[in-house]
Formats: sequence, structure tokens, C-alpha cells
Amino acid sequence: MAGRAAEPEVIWARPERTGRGPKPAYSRSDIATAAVRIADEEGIDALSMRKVAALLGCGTMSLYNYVPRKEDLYELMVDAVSGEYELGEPSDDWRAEMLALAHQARAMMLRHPWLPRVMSPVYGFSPNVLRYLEWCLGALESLDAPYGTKFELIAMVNGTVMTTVSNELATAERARSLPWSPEREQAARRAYLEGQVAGGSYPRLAAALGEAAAPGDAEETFERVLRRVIGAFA
Amino acid sequence: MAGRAAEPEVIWARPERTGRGPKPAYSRSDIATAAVRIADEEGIDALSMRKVAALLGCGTMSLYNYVPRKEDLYELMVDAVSGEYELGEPSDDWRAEMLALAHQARAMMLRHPWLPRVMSPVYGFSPNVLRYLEWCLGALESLDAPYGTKFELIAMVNGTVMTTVSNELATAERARSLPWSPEREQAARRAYLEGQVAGGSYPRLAAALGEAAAPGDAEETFERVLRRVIGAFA
DNA sequence: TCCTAGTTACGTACAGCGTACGTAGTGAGG
DNA sequence: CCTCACTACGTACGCTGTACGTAACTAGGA
Repeated sequence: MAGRAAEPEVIWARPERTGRGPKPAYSRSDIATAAVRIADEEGIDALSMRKVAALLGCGTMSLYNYVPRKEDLYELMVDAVSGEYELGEPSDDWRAEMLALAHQARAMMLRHPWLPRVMSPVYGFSPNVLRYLEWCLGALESLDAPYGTKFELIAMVNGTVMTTVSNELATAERARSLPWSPEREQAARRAYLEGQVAGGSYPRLAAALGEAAAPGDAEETFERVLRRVIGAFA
Repeated sequence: MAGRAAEPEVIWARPERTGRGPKPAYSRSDIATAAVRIADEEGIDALSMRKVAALLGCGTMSLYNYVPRKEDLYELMVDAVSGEYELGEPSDDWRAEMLALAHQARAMMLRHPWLPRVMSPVYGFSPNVLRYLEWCLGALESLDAPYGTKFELIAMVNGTVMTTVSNELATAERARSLPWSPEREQAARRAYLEGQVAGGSYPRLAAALGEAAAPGDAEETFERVLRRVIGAFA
């Protein structure tokens, strides 16, 4: 009748240690660190429960005592890297604070390119995510708005960083995995687009293609876009 | 020496028919339709090359004549649903047009919940994506800005829709897969958060938790956020 | 016209995945 | 001290993407 609760619980609601039985050999932090290392070095597609277990030095199925589903492993990873945020005492300028935070987030995603792929379905509120949110609310103290709006702002900044950096990463990844040089890729890309546009079905795209020269510096674009987003909440 | 080009080409650069050999039994559109159907009905995780082939009625490996890598299947799918946009003659009010477009995009993602998961790494410019971009440029004719800015606007709108709807979908998916009612989930969630916050480490979150009552209507939130984003480009 | 080379079709096979399940050992709570 | 939740982990299943080999087919060049 009582039994334990049905399966799909948030991992953070589980106590890390229950008291009964032998004490766990690894902490969540150990596991997260191992997983992050593998994802950093070999890419997120190469991350498997087997590899994490191997790196920890335990049997594959032992890992399932700590991490009920692979999805929860992602949750651990996101929490772990969220701990990398340097969150000092915020100033009164919430715009500057949010912009600086966005830059931190971008740097983090460039450091851990798998983050955008793994963050989207994250639903639980891990300790470090709570810490992050708490800091944001602190930084937004000088913004006179209801909490709902503040959360919308935080989500917007987060989302914008994610999509922007995702594009950056996709381009970089493609450049890396391609057998030819980025310049040649750029040229091939342009040639392909010009071929498509040549049919005359896309006159405005043709014009745009003619105007747009260099793709522009990524960080510059990032900053400009984020200023706009933040400005939308002033 | 000459040989064919090295592998990772954009699928749209491949001609659908080369002229030599027996004529293909299926079109890209056939394949895309089949894949979309499976993803719609069984979820994106259940989508496999085998299933698509089976639905088409051909051997698994035959599919690889049309779709060199599974990633390309995603590309076909995104193109296929991009064809669902209803793109009429735009008015002079670019803000209204972009907002309406965003609503279309949201509806599309609710119709095809796998879209956000699959769109991110899309890199190629498929026919329907070109059509979409061309239309956007048309709708933005009355906006006096360089093409670069217009593309940034389009990307921002797209990105915002994606992240917003992703959240919606995650919540909905969770509610669906959970063994208990959404109300109970909501309560459990709140209880968990209150438990975390009770420690006193997150005073502002505690306050926010006290204030925020109902989560608010999803579509309403969507519209509000998008108005803000679009407004940032005025 | 015929030959040939590129294409389609598809079965087999492999390495890898997430994870259900069963069993054995361990140690704290009642 | 007993009991039972917990840890540990090997085996096994069903599934995945796709490399590779073979056979049939057909349009272009000679």
C-alpha cells in the first residue's frame, strides 16, 4: 500500500545518503565531474553510462544506484558546471550585472560545448541553479518589477545566450569536422546559396546576400544582441 | 584524384536525382512525411532509420541511398514542417507580421513537439527555410535597418519562440508522463522548493515563491515576451 | 548498338547503447 | 541481534546507426 513513490522523481529530491546499508563509494559530485570530463573531452554523444562508470572505476550497473536514469546524469552535469559561475556581490546596475552574467554563461558554454544540448530539458532545480537564481534576484533588486517579470528576464537572457552560442558552436563544430578549410567551406556555402538564389525566387535574399559581407565577430554580435534583450526590460 | 567530394556535405546540395541507374522509388518529401509522422505519433526518441524504412516499405539500408546520415533526416523533417507556414502577402506593420509569424511557429512546435530538439543543429538552408527567410525579409521591408539587423531580429524571434515553447513542452511532457495528476505534481514541486528554500540560503527566492501564485496562461506569457523582443528592435 | 560505370536495393553484421533483473554482501535501526 | 534497505555488479535483451558486400538496373559515351 504505502510502498515507495512512483518512479519519475527529480533527482534532487532524493537524499544522497539514506543511512541504511554500506555507505556510497562515490558522491554526486564525483559522478558529475567524471561525466563532465568525458563530455568535454569526447563530446556529448560519446558520453555513456558505461564510460562514466569505467572512469569512476565501478561496474556499469552500480552507477544506477546513484543515477536512476541517464537524463538525471545530465541534471548532475548542469548542476556541476553551474557551480562555475563566479557570483560576487552585485552592483546597483542590474543591466551591467546581467550582461556580465551572460558573458560568463557564454564562456561556460564555449568551455562545455555540450551544455546547450543538455540544458533544454532540465526541469529540476538543482542546488547550484537555485544559487544562480538567488543571485539573479539579488542583481535585479534595483529593477522595479514583479518577480514574474524578473524570472521572464532571466529566462530570456538564458535563452538568448543558449541560442546564440548554439549557433556559434554549430559553426565551429562544422568547421572542425570538415575535411576542408573554413575558408573553402565559407566559399562553398556562398556558392550554394547563390546557386539557390539565382533562380530568382528569392529576390530579397539575393539582395541581402549581396550586401552582407563578413559574418562579423561572434562576441561582438553576442554583446549587441544581449544588450537589446536586456534593454527590452528597462 | 578527382573522385567525389569528401563526405559531410549539406543534403540540399545533392541533386535528388542524378540520371544514372534505376529511378528512385521515393522522393525526399515521401521520406520526410514518413519521418514526421513517426516523430509526431511516437516521439522523436522512437524515430529510427529502421522505422522510417519500414513505414516507407523498403529495406533499412535502402534509405541510406536517400539520406546519408540520420542528421540529414532531421534536416528533411525541418524542411517539411517549414512548408506548413502560411505566408501570405505581408502588411506594412512588420511588428504585427513578426508576431503573427511567431504565433504560427509556436503552433507548429506544439503540433510537432520534437521540433525544438531537432532544429538547433540545423545548418543547411533547405528550400522551405529559404522561402521562410525570403518572406521575413519581405515583411521587414518597412523596417529601416541593414540586412544584418533584420537577420538578427529573425534569429531572435525564432530563438525566443524555441526556448519559450521548449519550456512549455517540457512541462507538458512531464505532466503527461507522470503517474500522478498535474495538480499533485505542482504541489510536490512547490513542497520541494519550499523545503530547499526553508534553509534560509535563498531569501529572495523564498520571497518570490511567496508572491508568485499561478503560473499564468502559457499563450499570454508567450505573447508578452515576444512583444518585448520585437519591441527591442523598434 | 553495346558496353560500362554509377545508382538503387537490401541482407548481414558489428559495435555500442540504456537499462531490467537477479544475486550476493554489508551495515545501521529497531 | 535480527532484519531489511541499501550497495555492488554480472548477465542479458532489445534497440540503435551504419559499414560493407552483392545483385539488379539503366542512362550516357563509344
